[in-house]
Amino acid sequence: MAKKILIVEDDQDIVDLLRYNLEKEGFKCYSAGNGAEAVTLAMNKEPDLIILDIMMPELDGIETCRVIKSKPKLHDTFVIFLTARAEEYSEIAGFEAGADDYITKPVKPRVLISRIKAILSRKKDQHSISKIQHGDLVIDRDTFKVSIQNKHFTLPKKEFELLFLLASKPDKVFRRESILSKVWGTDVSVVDRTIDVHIRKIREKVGDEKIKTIKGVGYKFVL
Amino acid sequence: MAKKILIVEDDQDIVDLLRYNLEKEGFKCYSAGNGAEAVTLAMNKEPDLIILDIMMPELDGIETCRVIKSKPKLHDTFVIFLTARAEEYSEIAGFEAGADDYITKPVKPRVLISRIKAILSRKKDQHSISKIQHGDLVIDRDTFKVSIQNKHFTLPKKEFELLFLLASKPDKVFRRESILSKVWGTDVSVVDRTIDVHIRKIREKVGDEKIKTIKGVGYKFVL
DNA sequence: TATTCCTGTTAACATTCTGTTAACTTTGAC
DNA sequence: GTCAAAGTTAACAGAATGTTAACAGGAATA
Repeated sequence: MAKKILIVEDDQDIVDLLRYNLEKEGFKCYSAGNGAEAVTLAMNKEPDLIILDIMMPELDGIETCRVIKSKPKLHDTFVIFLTARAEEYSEIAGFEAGADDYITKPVKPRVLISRIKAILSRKKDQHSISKIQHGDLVIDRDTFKVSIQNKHFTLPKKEFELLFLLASKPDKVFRRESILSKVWGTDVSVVDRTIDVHIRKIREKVGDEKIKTIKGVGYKFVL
Repeated sequence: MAKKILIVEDDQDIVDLLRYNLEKEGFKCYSAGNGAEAVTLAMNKEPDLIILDIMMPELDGIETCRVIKSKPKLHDTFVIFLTARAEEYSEIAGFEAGADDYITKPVKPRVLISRIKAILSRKKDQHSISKIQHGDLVIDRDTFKVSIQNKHFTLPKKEFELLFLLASKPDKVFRRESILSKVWGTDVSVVDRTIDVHIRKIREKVGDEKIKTIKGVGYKFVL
């Protein structure tokens, strides 16, 4: 199915340019001229990715992004910021608001499309499934509940994401870097040891045997 | 093992800035001040990623990139272009020369590092073969499992890499130097005897017959 | 508003295991 | 038989991970 992209930009010329190029690539496009409209449309259409201009009247791009990311339904939607060259500060602020990438104006379609594809391909690995069930193990994304061997618990978010990732491919070894980028994201900087602590906490709950260490590489979930 | 990054840039200030930030992130850095030097160094060190300034005297970035991409050994090495904002044309030309991404100057370390990590994590999923299967032998990179004649085990990293290398081309004799550079990397210095010890440990597990010694040359894996 | 609870993170220390070396023995080509 | 190359073993250092505790900040609660 065609991926849906929402373009949020007050300059109609840019909207047209983007829409033309994206549709040529087979994406389904929606557009909004301001932040409020964008949020409504996003809630309605649940796009896969949102291209968000930073400079907009009223609700600006960064604020809009925060609002969007605060909706559970849209939490996993990717956001790319469109920024004019001068405003460098926005990169930092943008990432903090939850952006996944940013592109400077003037937009070069070819670059934009290459970025979009890279980002969307990332997505597939992560959030498409909402429930994992292997044997006596059940992990449910909607409720954040995990049950295993007649034990039930709700894990904190990070622990949940980590367990979900590992359990999504039982027996596959996830390297530490891969875990970091998938659970924590690429733009955050946490010490790599943080993973160990979370693994510890998960093991306390699901049992030591379920998560195996491959020294020098990473961890894997075993059934 | 630390990822290796080659910085190609004639402005020493930028080299220092990048090197400082990248090393802080745990990357191993090399630097070259011109295209020719870059190619030599790349062939030698086989970096995982090359940061390439477009504007350089003599062999410019784009040409350098073409030369690099034409070497089979370096074909899968990632390249990020460093471009001044004015020269927009270069983005297109750069992608055509085989670049994977580009970053505009002035470089913001945080952005650079985030891009680098995204790119390097892409690499693993794509370019490496993850499974070897010959007869009753199965070596699986994803799960880090080795099975042979109904025996299963998980090997420590170095042993795994070594066995994986040998088994990737059964019957081919790998010379000791070649083994060293492929499993240990070119920049480390380990005593040549180390190979033997690892071979010993692998033989203990997969059986003596599987790995044959070619005296004066190296080892080979036999089915 | 103050208090408490909880999460995510880091730091510090303990433990385990890998990778490497050294020292000695055996093998095989000449 | 000689000698370089490879086999073998044990010991060690340091890396990688386990484990615990402390702390800041946010959310929930009083």
